Amino acid sequence: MPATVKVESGKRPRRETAPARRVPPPEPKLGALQGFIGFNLRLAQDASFRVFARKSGQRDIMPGRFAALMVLRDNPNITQSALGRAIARDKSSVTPLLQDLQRRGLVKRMRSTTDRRSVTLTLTAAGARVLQDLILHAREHDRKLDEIAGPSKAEFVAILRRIADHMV
Amino acid sequence: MPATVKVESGKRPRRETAPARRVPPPEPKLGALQGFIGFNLRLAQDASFRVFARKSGQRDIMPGRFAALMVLRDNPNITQSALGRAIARDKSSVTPLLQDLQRRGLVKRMRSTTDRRSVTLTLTAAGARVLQDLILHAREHDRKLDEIAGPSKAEFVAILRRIADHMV
DNA sequence: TATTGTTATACTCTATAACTATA
DNA sequence: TATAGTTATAGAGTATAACAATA
Repeated sequence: MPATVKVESGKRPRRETAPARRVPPPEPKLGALQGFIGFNLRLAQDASFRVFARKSGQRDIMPGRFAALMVLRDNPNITQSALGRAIARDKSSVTPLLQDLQRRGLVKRMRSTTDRRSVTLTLTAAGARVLQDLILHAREHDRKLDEIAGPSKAEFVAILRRIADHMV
Repeated sequence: MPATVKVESGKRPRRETAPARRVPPPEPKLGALQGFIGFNLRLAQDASFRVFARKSGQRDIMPGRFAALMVLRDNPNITQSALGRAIARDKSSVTPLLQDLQRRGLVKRMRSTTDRRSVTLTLTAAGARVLQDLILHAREHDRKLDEIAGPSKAEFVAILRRIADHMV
């Protein structure tokens, strides 16, 4: 095997341009990826999630918890299964979520009197207070999103909903 | 403490309606949650992701891998760090991702000759073929999304991009 | 000193399957 | 038989921090 051939070896011609101070390689092109709705959806959701989590981080409540609390507020005495359907999560994912919220004292769980298999969920007073605070935070968060969406917001949200409803 | 009082006890009036066959409780209302862009973003992304993964599941390439392959195709000889920036992931997340793609024989990694810290990434022929197949799948997937978005697609995507760019 | 990539590690979120207790 | 909830378990995806090699 021949040693690596040095192409264009020998004295180099003097550079015509500046000393070529280590040009940082151009950032990658996203190319065709940019045209895919799916890809953009991922980036946007990711960005939104990070910001929400970072800002509400002190309260240590992630978007998923927030959504659950909201559903509980608007649907007192809902069961775990129904909650799972509302937030699109399996019941086995709902259990630890609620255990966490209960441990924090935000949710009360009681056996349903009419169907003893079911658990009846309600916000505690503390839960309502925390949620109130989170709503302020979420509004602030969404205000920024609203700004970005501009006058097309309604249509934008409508499309998101259609995607959520019709894709699966 | 008095025993539970049975309100309306005694003989019940005959039902006027049908035997009230265990009415399934009404599905929960999403309430104010429906107004939040963030929440809808999450549901939409989730739905889109699931469908993409399910359909491309045979190929066992998730959206994240697909995005990485696309970036590699459009940016031959990119480094791992640059890839990470493109897909918005930390370098420590990029390493195992690429190890996986390499193990599958889809990507070739070589030490850069000009900066021996860096790794230079290229798609293999097999990688290009798999990607080609995935692109067809992604197009099909996105075709459905396009349909849902309708004529507002351009504006919809523009908003998603602005969210991804301006939220963080 | 700063950056590239790797590793060790840990955490979150999620689901499937098997189980129980009811219905 | 079917459903509500729990548990055991596993897997994907991610990040932080510390590190070695190199710039």
